[in-house]
Amino acid sequence: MSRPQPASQHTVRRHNSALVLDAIADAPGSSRAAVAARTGLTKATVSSLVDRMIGAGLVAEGEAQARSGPGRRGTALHLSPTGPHGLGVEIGVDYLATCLVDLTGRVRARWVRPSDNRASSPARVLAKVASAVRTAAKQDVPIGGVGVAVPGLVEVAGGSLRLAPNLGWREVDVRGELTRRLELDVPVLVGNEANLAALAELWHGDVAADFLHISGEIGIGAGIVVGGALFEGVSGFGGEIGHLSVDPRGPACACGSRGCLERLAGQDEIVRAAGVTGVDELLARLAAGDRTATTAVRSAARWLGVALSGAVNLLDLPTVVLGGTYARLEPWLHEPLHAELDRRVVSAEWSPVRVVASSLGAEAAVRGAATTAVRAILADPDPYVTSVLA
Amino acid sequence: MSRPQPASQHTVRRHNSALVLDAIADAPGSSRAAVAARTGLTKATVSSLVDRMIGAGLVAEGEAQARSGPGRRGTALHLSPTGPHGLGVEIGVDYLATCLVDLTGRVRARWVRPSDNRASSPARVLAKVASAVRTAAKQDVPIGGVGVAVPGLVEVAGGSLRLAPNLGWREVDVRGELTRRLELDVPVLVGNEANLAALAELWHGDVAADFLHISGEIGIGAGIVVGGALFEGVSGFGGEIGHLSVDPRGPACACGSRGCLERLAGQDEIVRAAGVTGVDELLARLAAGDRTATTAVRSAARWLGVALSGAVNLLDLPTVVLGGTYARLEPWLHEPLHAELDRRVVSAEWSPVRVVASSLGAEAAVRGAATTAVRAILADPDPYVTSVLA
DNA sequence: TGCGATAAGTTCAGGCATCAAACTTATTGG
DNA sequence: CCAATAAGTTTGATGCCTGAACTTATCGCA
Repeated sequence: MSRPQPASQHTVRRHNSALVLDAIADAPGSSRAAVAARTGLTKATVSSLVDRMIGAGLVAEGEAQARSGPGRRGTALHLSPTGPHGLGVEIGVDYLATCLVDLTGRVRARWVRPSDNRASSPARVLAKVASAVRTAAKQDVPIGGVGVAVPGLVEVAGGSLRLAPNLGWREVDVRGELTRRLELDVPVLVGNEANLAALAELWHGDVAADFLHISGEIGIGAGIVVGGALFEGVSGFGGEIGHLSVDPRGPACACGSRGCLERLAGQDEIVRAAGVTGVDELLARLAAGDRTATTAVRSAARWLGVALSGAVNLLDLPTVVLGGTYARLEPWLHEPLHAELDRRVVSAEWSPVRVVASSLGAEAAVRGAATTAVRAILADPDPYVTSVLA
Repeated sequence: MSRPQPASQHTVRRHNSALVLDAIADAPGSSRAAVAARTGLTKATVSSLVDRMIGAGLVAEGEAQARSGPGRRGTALHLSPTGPHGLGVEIGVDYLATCLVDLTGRVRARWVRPSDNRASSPARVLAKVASAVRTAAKQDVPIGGVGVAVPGLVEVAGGSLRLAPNLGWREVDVRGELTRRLELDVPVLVGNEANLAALAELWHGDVAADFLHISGEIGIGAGIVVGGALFEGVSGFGGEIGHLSVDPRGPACACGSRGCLERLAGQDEIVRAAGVTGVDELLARLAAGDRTATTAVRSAARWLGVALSGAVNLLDLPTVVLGGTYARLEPWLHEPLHAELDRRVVSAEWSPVRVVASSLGAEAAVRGAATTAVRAILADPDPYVTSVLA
């Protein structure tokens, strides 16, 4: 934990720059006067800050606004579509994905490629990642930051990957390595794949500010959002739910414990129990009404329900979002999962837990990573502005 | 959620005042120069801020410091013992308690009185509370704020009590009512009793920045501290653990669900199962090795273990603090509770959960309430300073 | 006793970001 | 064409921090 920093006039401008930018992002097309009214700053201050940000290419002026009554028309302000873009990369267990988003969070390009990252050394994978980033950065848009999603425990402040069981990685300085390998001089942010998917859901999905996002791929990850902010937990360990023991007398798990959620409701287990070779085949069988497949998914749903009810009870979360593979399986998970939650969640009687499938699908994590990179600029634009104008 | 406020020079001073005060609180006896070095502010700034705070009575100068080498000796600074005090009140189910602390958090006076608050209307109880506060405030020290601990769900920002099942209260505007009834012109802060006890443990106990504090009185409450800050959760509902369902097929609870922790491990249930009339008798029987009493406590410990392992798994908390009645029962709870945690907590294998009894005992909540009041001044001294100097 | 070195604390000019208010510019409606 | 209205700019004042010079206090050594 670092000591708090002293504040000076510069800090004030920093704070207010973020405030102004946030107002513009929230209500695109506002005039300077509207932003002033919204933020509580004076028109003079807003003008000065906006001019700086236009100079740095974060904000652009649009057409003069229409107006019904008398008076001069305001000039519309919005986040510049040619401003810095965020580049997201996801290091999956068996693929690499990238995603390019503009300041408003809109996806401008994406790219996915299979890659067995379990079989390669971290150094080799990171070289591939660097090359993927360079390829994606070849678009003629400026890159303002890179976000990296990894399936493991991340020490967020340092950008170092502590442990990724499903990759077989341990203590890899992802930020340091990538910063070194990229010739781009931009910040590299590293985050847990489940947390970034949850943030994508918060920013681009249709759920409110409090929810638990659970995604099943090779592993099971949960991202908890409370009050519109990611709950990082102790040492960035926000809601590692995969190895929650849901059946203390259940089968042994690779982690050493027994009856872990991942062991009972993970994608691998569902596929195995259904007797299929992959998720696509599983979905085909389910659609065809195959009994074995249905049973396998319903069993997973019940274990998921046990784990989720604990989290929901403890945190009083109103909503659960199913992401990743679970989003695709949602129609078959729905009923047993809901039954379990209704039975176990205390507050279910007067306000049932809402369970929704993510609308973002498999791209949630990369998109979250990319958006995190631009959000970092929006949340504290002044260093960026200063660096561009200097 | 309120929009963020614009910043101005005043905000800077506010921030830095808190920074300086924090440095003095953290290292009492520091000189202005030491504070400057520690905070990163210049000596000039520190001098100016310190002088203001001395003027307002928050900081006092001590003796000149001893020094080994050459050079002028610094004047020791510390929080003023005659500065504003925090007054805590706890509205228990069957008692009222008050506690007066100075700026450093040291207890200067306390007072407890039985009072069956279940049987009285909120208005009558709040009148008693107001009179207790007035009595406690009769000491000749200035009161800087009042903290109120209540056994129920509190909407912290508004200071309103949403629901207190064990008091039979619902939607009581505690802050508004008390502010009106007290002639003191100081802020009144209202908080959940379990959360305030957890904060007391954080500030005055001997545990680090991450833990779960669980206290058993009439109800069971948990306060979760992550990264040295209280985790408030959704709508101030931080870790309401009492009605976590630990045995879905267990006995019906007053709340409508079944097998709630409170129903299986609450003080009332332990006392009933042990066949005694109260906790004091229970302790006597336990000390005498009474079999029924021991069995009752061990059973409660196991259910507690189930509930706590869920929370600990999800939040990756390293420590559990037993407060309230559980602190007194700790010797008998210890073994079965630990067994359950070791069995259910995933990370227990490489870092076992530490379970400790609170050293603060029954006074934790009042003390937390009182300290919250002074902490509010220390965390943002400028409004107080300005009001005193004006 | 006196002097140089060292460190604490104060004073003061300078800089910077905000604010309030006056001012300029653009637009509508009569 | 002008009054009314609103957007956006200019200007001077204010407040707070900074850096550097300055004053004060103390030690060690001759």
